[in-house]
Amino acid sequence: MSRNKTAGQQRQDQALLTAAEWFADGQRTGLLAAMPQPVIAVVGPTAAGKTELSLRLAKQLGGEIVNADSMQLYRGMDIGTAKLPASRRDGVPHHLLDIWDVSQPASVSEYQRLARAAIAGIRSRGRVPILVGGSGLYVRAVLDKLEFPGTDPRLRERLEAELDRVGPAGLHARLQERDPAAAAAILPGNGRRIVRALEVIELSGKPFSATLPDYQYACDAVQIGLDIPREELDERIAGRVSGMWLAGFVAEVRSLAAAGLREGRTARAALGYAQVLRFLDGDWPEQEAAAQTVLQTRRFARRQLSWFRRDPRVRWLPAAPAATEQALALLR
RNA sequence: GGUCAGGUAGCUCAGUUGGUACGAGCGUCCGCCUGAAAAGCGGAAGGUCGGCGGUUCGACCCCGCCCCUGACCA
Repeated sequence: MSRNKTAGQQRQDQALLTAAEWFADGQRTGLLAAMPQPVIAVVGPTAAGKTELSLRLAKQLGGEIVNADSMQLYRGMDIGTAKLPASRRDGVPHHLLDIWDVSQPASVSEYQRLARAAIAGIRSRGRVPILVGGSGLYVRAVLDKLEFPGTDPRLRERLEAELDRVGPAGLHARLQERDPAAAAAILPGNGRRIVRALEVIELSGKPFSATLPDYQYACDAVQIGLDIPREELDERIAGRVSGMWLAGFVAEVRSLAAAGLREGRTARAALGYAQVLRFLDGDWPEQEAAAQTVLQTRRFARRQLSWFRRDPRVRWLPAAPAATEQALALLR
């Protein structure tokens, strides 16, 4: 989508120059002034321009990028996740891309550990960690005081089998007995959360905290949210999806399918991938898969917005050409 | 020009043998989210039932005319 420089991008380049001059001044009065070791996070809905902005910030601030996009962690999921190709990273180090196999389930907890380690490494090199991604829970797992209670595959499997048998309402009734507070916080139709709650309760013998804790950073951090008008966002999503198809997305999914994509309970459900699998399985014509991808991505973007909007710490900037300049102004 | 079918929420369609539209799915908007989070779950707002006139205590449902769409016939 960014093959040629649009007028907007040229304006953005201009803005960058201005910011660079200002930086040369050595003045630091912005958010970073009081932070010895900040993490800068770039969040927002998909297709808002996070990648572009983060790359520019990294170059300006001497940063390295830590991925906070749950699907870009998967090796081989490139086109469908709009992963920045190595050739376009401009020498900026990127961390936590391509670390999981598509057949393996994702884990926020594991991600948390890896991401925090990556950030520690970046700091030790005297560089600025820039966390970028639209996976809200992943971002919070890194920045916030969040601890994930343990898990047990066998127990989980048992509970899931039970869910199939009894249905969510049945399991919810049991949760109601074991942990009324959790039951009150989890809707009776949400089988997945009910299973998780029961798992934690059985494992820890303690009640499950079914509500997210208050927003409390575990480290110095600034979150920059990219705001973009709904209509424009929808257009960008549609554009991105048709670009994906042109770039050979179907072939990517096909080869991942051969590599075990269908066995990965997380990766196979990723936007676009799930839809193309249905096309490959003969459920849908190709066109339907593409249309559904646009639709579902739109819905996803709304969910992301509602997640990030809720966090009062996010500094929202319009996803306009001048976003970089504004972000720099805010930070320094 | 004629025949038939149809015009009900933004879209696709249910429905009422005449008595306040139980509407549904999708979309839209809003919210929730602690080891699958691009996943999972919930709530809300939308309709002068094509127009005009008639019959009736009362019509979206009956009658007439008109407009629009589709199929077919000439």
